[in-house]
Amino acid sequence: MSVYSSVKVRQIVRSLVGHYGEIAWWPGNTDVVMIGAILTQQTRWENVERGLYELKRRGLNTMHSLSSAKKADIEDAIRCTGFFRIKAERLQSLAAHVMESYGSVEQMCPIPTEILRTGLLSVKGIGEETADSILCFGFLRTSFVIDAYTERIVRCAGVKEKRKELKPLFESILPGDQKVYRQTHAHMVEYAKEYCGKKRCSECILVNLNG
DNA sequence: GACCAGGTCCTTG
DNA sequence: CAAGGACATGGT
Repeated sequence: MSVYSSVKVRQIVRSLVGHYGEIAWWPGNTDVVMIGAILTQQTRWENVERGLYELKRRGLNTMHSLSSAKKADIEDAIRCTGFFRIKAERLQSLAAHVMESYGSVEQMCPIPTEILRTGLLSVKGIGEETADSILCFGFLRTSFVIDAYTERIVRCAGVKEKRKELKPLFESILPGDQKVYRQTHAHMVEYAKEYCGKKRCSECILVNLNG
């Protein structure tokens, strides 16, 4: 990866800390984070919260309960999050993976990050972002999440690396503190929602953050 | 009505 | 590999 990109990303991360400070993000237990990570695929978080509430109301807010739930019941609960049929399927696949490979969410805790990650990626419907979100926010691992927003921001700053390269790039720059991983991802999302439209950034990130 | 949302998978060129 | 479509509801 280029020196330019490293410097740029460092700069962005530092600027965002100054801009936002600490923000609370994705509170909740590991099961809920796992569910939320799937529900939020291509979906606004406000709609995800409603889906999470509906699942909880039906007692379907754990991997254990989801693993034996009827698909139609899951679908009814998460209709408001969009793509509800495919997401219901993904939740069932994830729940099955957890129960069959580990027996429970608890038993996943001592497992090394890379092993968990490989397992998660083997579940149909779980890609890199969803897997890393689960690891970072559900299991508090130092696995940085790259999403469309993060990519948009670094592109805007002139970073050319492909999406695949961004995760190692960020991880080579962030300190060991896991909390920083969560904070930084949260910062990226908040900043992008505020300043970076799909088509174009309204203003350059460096203008906003350093100006 | 058009456009977008904290993706992923599958099919094509 | 890159690009395009499918999946679907809800908000602006």
